[in-house]
Amino acid sequence: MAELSVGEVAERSGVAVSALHFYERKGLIRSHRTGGNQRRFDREVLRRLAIIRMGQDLGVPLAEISEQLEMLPHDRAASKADWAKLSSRWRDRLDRRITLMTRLRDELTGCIGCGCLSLRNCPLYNREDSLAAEGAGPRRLLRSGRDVKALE
Amino acid sequence: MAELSVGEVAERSGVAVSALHFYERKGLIRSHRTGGNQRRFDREVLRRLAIIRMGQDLGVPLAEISEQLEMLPHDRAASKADWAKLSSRWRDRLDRRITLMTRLRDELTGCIGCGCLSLRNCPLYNREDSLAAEGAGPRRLLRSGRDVKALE
DNA sequence: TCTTTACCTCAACTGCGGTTGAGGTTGTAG
DNA sequence: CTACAACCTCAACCGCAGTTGAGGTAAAGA
Repeated sequence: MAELSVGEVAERSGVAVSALHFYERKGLIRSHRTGGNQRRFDREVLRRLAIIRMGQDLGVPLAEISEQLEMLPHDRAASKADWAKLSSRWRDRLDRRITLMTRLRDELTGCIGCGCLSLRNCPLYNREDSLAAEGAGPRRLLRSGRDVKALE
Repeated sequence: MAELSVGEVAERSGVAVSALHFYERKGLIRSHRTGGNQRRFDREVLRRLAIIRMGQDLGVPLAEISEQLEMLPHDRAASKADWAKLSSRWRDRLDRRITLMTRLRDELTGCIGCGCLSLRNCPLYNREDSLAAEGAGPRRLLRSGRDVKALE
């Protein structure tokens, strides 16, 4: 039972079979086939799926998750160090996002006290009103995907 | 200049004119018209747009953001207290999300040390492998939108 | 052996969150 | 008064992340 069928992967990962097909077409996961043309997955696919889910939870588009996964070796099985590198990249991303969200929450907390958004000096209000003036740079602080990337 | 044209709102909020039309069709914002059928927005719309953006950053679908906004009074202008109530709902949501993300980050940090995901006792690995067994409840910890709602 | 369940491909469809473009009107600056 | 920018509606289209269904094949249990 070293190899998993598509149904088994679906069950263990909680990802629908149709989504697994889809991910395979997009190159996010890989399988080989039995004599009867059925997919067989290496157990490693479960780790990849965990990474994919995590990325999606962070609002990262599949294309970009795919890029991250591309950095894993194709020739040999991913080593401990490979996964560690990938993990630390994700952790950094999470860290940045947590920082941004925490800042937003604190501003919002302040605003609850101040009658939120109604005052000229409310940080949220000011942000909103001056967004367009910030020019071509990354305008939306928490924007997911590309814009988070833009902050890197 | 108490009233803003659609272009002015777009510029001040950073939201495209087409998106403003779209939001109006969806009932997220409201305007009245000039004699020549052009939209005029109350400045309050900028606050609503700030809320909408915040929700989107949290991965909340527009339909649900709309529900939140529905709770603001239609008859009179929203009061300080109304905005405060809305703000504190959003802050709670942010809080929950920050908590979940922090937990995930900490697990991930642990995994970097342990050769991430490759060990049976890795929390991420275990979560992944037992997800399907959790039954019909909320399976994905950080899932946005509905599933976050399901955790409430 | 038979039958049922799981699997296969491919194309079409879904829902979300908008954007684009055509064809026409309004409003403001020179 | 004229030109030009900004506005209007409506329908069609986009990218993303899948799901659904038709029509057929494979494998496991009774």
